[in-house]
Amino acid sequence: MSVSVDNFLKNVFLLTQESPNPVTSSVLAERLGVSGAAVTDMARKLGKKGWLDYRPYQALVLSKQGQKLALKVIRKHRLWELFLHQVLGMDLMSVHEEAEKLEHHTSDELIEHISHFLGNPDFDPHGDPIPGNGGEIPSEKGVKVLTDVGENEEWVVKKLRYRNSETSEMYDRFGLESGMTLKVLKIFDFDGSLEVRFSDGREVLISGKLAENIFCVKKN
Amino acid sequence: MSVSVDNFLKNVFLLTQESPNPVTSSVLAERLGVSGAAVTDMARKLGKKGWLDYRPYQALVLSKQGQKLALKVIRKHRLWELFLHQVLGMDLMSVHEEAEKLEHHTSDELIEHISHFLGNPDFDPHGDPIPGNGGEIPSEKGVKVLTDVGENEEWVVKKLRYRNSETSEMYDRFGLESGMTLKVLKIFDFDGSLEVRFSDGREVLISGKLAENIFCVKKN
DNA sequence: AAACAAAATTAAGCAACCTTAAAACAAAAA
DNA sequence: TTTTTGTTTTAAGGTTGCTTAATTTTGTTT
Repeated sequence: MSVSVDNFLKNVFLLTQESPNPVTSSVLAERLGVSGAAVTDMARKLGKKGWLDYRPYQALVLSKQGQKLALKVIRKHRLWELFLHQVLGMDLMSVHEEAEKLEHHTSDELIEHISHFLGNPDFDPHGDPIPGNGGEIPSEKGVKVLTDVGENEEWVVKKLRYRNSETSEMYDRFGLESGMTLKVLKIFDFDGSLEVRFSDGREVLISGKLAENIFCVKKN
Repeated sequence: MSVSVDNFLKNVFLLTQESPNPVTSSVLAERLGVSGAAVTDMARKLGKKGWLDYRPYQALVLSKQGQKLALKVIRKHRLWELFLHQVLGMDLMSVHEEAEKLEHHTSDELIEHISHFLGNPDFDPHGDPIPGNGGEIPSEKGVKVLTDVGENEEWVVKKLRYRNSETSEMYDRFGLESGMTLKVLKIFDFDGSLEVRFSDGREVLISGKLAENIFCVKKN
């Protein structure tokens, strides 16, 4: 599987997920930054491989096998992102383009080492679900990073990411734990910090950096 | 710089280092697993780029610039090897082929994060020197991993690698520290462990795995 | 149903990197 | 010095993944 094939399958999968519209040649070409002709070529090729149900002039639909391959690439991408950010302390911005390259050159063995090192996490630093080794997608119904929720909405903490001993200590201090309800009162653009009210009435200020590690689902 | 270019420069550099013989087309072709014609093609191309002093029928010699590029690739390779082995606990065998791929897809920024995470190490898990950010090669005159020294030779400990709290504890117990003299009395092939005598007369058994982290230079 | 616009496919071609086979060359042997 | 031997280069061609331009198909409009 070459880089191009990887990217083709991955992006057909993501487009399928992201919108209900059919994945057409032109949409995919736009996304991949290549010509329509290149997409047609590749689609025919992958059709022959059995990874895609290719019929001229029809929308692009991955086969079961194609989906599996796409999920493997996505798994690698998201684990790398999490790893680069959480372990090596790389900027969330840089992390994406770096993962974009590494995902294609990472053996299954290596990615399992990384997953294990991270404690087999379910979500990447953007809150996107990391497909499992067998292709299972962790449920993420309405999961958002705390930094992305709007003011004055009620959210339930879904997942706290433990980056190091200090994060756990901070969660402890705040009495923050999975399952509790909170409301973001104000977001300070200046430093990204958030004023939050817990259901027991306590109001605290959480740094943007810490908030990046708090995942929530909408209340009810 | 493509993968092929990377590999070309890297291997010219390594061959130059590894033996006093000139780096010929055929030797490099053999090493890269490509035809002689492919080497000539590439050599002419890199000559034009100024990375190689290319003259038909002459040995291949890197320019200053070419050396710098080669050293960057080698730095990436060796840091990845160390990282995969030391941090992710991957097998020394797997580590090489994995690094062989990653080295070409790692930004300068990422590799500095990795280097920093590892404490800017000087040697990879095979005991090979890791070129610095600016291309400086750590002196390795006669440095060997303890697992590679012969029986009944006297060696001075050059570097102890601290993989985790347990390794330091073990070094402590043995009273092992940089600068001390030791002699390997026997190597047990069965489990790779080594019977070692220190200069103060104590004799201890060191596991092969621990010994991989002990670097020595020949006494005198 | 005919015409048209938009989208997809085919056709031809390019660049990178490789191949094999033929030709050119260098160095050593006769 | 000429010949031989082995290496290096040149020549011609293949594959992959792309390009642009021309052509075909689809679906919609009239």
